[in-house]
Amino acid sequence: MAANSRLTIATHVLTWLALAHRRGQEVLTSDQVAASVNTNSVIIRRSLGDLRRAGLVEVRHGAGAGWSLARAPREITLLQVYDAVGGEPPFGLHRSEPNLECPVGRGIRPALNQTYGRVEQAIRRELADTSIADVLREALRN
Amino acid sequence: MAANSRLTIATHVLTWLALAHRRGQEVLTSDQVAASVNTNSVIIRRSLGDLRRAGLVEVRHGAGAGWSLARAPREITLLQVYDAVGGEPPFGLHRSEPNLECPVGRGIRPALNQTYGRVEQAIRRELADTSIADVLREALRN
DNA sequence: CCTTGCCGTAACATTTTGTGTTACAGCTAC
DNA sequence: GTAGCTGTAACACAAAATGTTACGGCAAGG
Repeated sequence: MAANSRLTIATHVLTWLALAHRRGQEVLTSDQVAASVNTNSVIIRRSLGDLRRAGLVEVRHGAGAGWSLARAPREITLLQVYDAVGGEPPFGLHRSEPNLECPVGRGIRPALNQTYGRVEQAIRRELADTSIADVLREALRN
Repeated sequence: MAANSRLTIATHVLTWLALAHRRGQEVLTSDQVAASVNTNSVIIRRSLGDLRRAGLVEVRHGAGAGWSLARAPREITLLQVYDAVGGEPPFGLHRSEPNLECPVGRGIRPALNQTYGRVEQAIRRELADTSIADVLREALRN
């Protein structure tokens, strides 16, 4: 399944909420969002749950329930979304512990953590540079 | 299994080859390498196969066979290793095509590809900045 | 030239993770 | 109270990474 698509799904959800709001739709149900993403509404509710816990969306219960953005699209960066959905780092260390008798086996993990940490920071910098407003604008150009 | 560990394994292999060479070991068999990584030798041969196709290591067949680096450790960057093992991008797009009736569903993928492309470039810049010699030095500090 | 030790790779088992689906209790506006 | 949607558990399914076994192929050295 290649890389995971949670960041993509969550961003899609937020972007759709942003456009709907601009069109006068106060709230959207998970079914309405699912129709745009083309998947099951439980998947969407799971994603929206992550986003709610991160304070990026709000939910209204009971009759006439639904979801809306908790802040302006330009105030939501993809980095916040990335953190909200619990993105995993791109590279994993050894699945099973390397041989600690070997000098390389002993020192490789801290060495790689250093480089992988720099990579992670670079990713975060780029994600922080794009907002939902940016994505919406770019999406509508197509 | 979280993220995949191919880059980690391949880097470990190269680092171990670099240290062995410095210690006077001309070549290492896949079994010897596997002992340091603590995994099956077939896994190592698969990784070494990738590295050989990328021109980073050389193999000697027949009796007394084994592997050695094809160039100096400082001339091998983690970016080359990343490309050799065919790293996948960190974020995937939608698994199933979004609803093209929706403006967001229609435009979201090119919009995200733009951002994801910038992320990929940032990753590559960082990886290009670390060599096997760097990893070896750092590993031996521990 | 043939034996020996290792490579190269196919085939399959296992594990892990992501995703999709069904079901149902809980909440709130009306 | 009732209708409509959320929140989440439980399970099914698919895909990918990793581990394992097996065996043909190659080349150095006798």
